[in-house]
Amino acid sequence: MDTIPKKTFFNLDSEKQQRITDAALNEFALRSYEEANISNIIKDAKIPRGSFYQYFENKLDLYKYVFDYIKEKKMNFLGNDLKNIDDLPFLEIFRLLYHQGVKFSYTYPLFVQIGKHMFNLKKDMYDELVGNGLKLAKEYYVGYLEADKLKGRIREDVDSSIFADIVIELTTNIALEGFLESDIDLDKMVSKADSLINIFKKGIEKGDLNV
Amino acid sequence: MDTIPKKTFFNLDSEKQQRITDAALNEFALRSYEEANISNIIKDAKIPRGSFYQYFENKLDLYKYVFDYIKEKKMNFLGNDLKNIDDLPFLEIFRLLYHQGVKFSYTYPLFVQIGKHMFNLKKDMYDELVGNGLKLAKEYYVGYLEADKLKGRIREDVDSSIFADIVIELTTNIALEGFLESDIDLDKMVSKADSLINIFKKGIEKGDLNV
DNA sequence: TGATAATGTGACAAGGTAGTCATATAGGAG
DNA sequence: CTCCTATATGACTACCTTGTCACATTATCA
Repeated sequence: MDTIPKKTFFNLDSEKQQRITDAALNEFALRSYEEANISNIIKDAKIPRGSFYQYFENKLDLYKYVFDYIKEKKMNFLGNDLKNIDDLPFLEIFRLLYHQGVKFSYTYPLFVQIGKHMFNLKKDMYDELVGNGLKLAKEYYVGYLEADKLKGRIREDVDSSIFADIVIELTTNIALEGFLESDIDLDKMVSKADSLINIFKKGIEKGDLNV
Repeated sequence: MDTIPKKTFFNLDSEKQQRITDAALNEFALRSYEEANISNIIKDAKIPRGSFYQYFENKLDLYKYVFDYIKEKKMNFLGNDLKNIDDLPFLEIFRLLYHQGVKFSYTYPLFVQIGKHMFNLKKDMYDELVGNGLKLAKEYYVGYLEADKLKGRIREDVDSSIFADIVIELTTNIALEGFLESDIDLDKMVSKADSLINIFKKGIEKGDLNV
């Protein structure tokens, strides 16, 4: 409850709030946190300099707000799909999440750009904002993988921690990469995900009996 | 042969060249291209401002020089191992490259930082500097994978292009991630790679006969 | 209506950066 | 030794950015 934005921001009529939010999203999509500059944002949002500092302490304050804004959008987007999961195998959960993740990126291309810049935050800030989320995701994945092992779905010699890392890496990065190309094809990305999952299932090697 | 540094730079005695190179490496490791600033570099290298502009056109010129410097170091590092490759399966080549890549990152931690910042270059610049290398790597991988398919080593339904993407993604990123943790353990990273390769070989699913 | 609090506003100070340029110095050729 | 060229140097210009602050405007409530 530190400073993230001052209450004055939320007192604004929603049109103005949105104008400012959009301007900030645009700026942080175009430039990294360090490069982003407030002058562009206030020009875009058509508010005077002084007003900006009435709504936000400084650039960090604004960035945290934007980060939370995106996080909430994503939660809403993924939330619904995570409800009716009975006892799917890990890779089917992954498929669901991946598909929804792709759709999310497709729906909010700006957020993809902002996400890309996030990798360049200074370590402290990255850890504060992103680190915990990734840690939770990994714990969730590892737990799920271990459970699947007990159910005899996954080979015992598969290292859950490493596989979880791979999965996280690919969901956070490859999905982003796909959206940097000029021709974004949703179906193609989804089918790519399916090929990927198939590789994870069976491996690439031919003619072996898995033990 | 544009501008990359002016010949005056190479006329300097090697101690001064190295001082400047080191200062630049440090700055680009600490800050992204856009954030990096020349004042820090000349202060570090203990050269006057005017001299800097006698050696380099501008920041971009310097950055390209640094990029080439790193590329050459890496080529030398990997080059030797790529010589005596007879007819190894793809994943064994990958294992070799991964192991050497890990050692390289371990040897030059500064380069890892610089590499991380590379993902935030503006698209044009990224494509110019990095894009072609990745394209070549992918072509090489895809060719190798297809050849292995013909030799009956890899299942026909594995999508070579997608698998190549995964492999590139993991080599460019996961390797970097490992080095951001405070406790760098070479053996641990190598054994992680081996687990990873094992997953790629057999997949994670239990009890199926691969066709 | 009048007073008090909240918010809007933009000029401004303080600080920092890139690249230039006039001048000083050193090096080399004849 | 002298002239000419290459290099060294740092003060300086032009520019940009952040955050502040005194003052203007609007809302709230008695």
